[in-house]
Amino acid sequence: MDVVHTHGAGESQMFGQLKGFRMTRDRRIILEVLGEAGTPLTAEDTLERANVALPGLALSTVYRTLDELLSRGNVERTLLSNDGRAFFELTGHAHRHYMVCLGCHRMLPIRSCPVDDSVDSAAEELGFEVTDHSLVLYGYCRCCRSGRQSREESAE
Amino acid sequence: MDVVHTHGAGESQMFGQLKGFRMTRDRRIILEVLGEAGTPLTAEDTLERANVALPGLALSTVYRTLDELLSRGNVERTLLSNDGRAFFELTGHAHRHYMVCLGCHRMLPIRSCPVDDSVDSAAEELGFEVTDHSLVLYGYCRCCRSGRQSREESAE
DNA sequence: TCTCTACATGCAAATGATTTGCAGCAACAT
DNA sequence: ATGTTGCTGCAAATCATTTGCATGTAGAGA
Repeated sequence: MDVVHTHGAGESQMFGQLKGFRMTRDRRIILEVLGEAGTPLTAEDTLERANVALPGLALSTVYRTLDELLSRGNVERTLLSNDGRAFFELTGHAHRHYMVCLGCHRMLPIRSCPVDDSVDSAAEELGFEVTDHSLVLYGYCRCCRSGRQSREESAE
Repeated sequence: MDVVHTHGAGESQMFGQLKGFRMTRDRRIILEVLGEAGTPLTAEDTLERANVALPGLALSTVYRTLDELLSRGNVERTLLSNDGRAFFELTGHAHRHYMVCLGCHRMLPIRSCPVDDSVDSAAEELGFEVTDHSLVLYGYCRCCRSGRQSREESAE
């Protein structure tokens, strides 16, 4: 048999494609946390939020779960040029592109993707087969533009 | 007095804007290495190449120099989603955009920038002031497409 | 429901990249 | 030349992430 068995119906529908993935309580909470976050989270962020419901959860478990989900394609990982940590979010949500505020470090999703086929086919002409791409805009959000330092400390 | 003094004329012209930056032999070599590399280098790469001329050079010096140059805007740092290390290159050279091969991990520069004003002004409408952006295409280069694994080990 | 086995977890130690403290050294203004 | 200030090497410290290992538990089957 190929299908995952879970108690609850909710997650098994949502993550029914996760064959061989044991839906433990830890993982359910981690998925919940990712699903409820409106923004990509670091492993540490994820732990903090999961700890509300799961005080004992270990950071290594969060990493292992995120890695697992990553390799299954259920989450995406993003690295920013000004931050050594990795950010994770559910692939379903995938805005994929962000505006990253250099003041408050918030990641604001961009819905539309300005990088389309033209780029891919230009690369293709150079013999390069594009499978994926990432675009990040750096700058300052509205909050940080007006009263630029008031937020810099509050959200760092 | 504000201007850097160096013995040689070459570097002082190129990096004359580097006030307070001491043009030591180590740094001259590091800059040379970055200038001659046709591709962004990691700190370790840089050390290896610099070691040819400077056997005793320490990795920490490379990092310190790169950080210094970074904060002065003379080099740019890029992080890739599949590699924990940072890549550096002279800003002057800045192609800024790359195609990164998932097979051989080579970074191929893209000359043109498909992300232009339209994106910035779209962001601007959302109250976001764009100061910079990064675009990376992931995929497979010509070499790796034909005989995909022959290169995977050779260049890893 | 109960048991068994594979897989998940916590903890602590190992990595890998990058940073830092410190004492000695060298570049550059004078 | 010569002192001051800023570089440098070395080793130890961080930071994010990974891994080994002993134990716990989800979920397949009895």
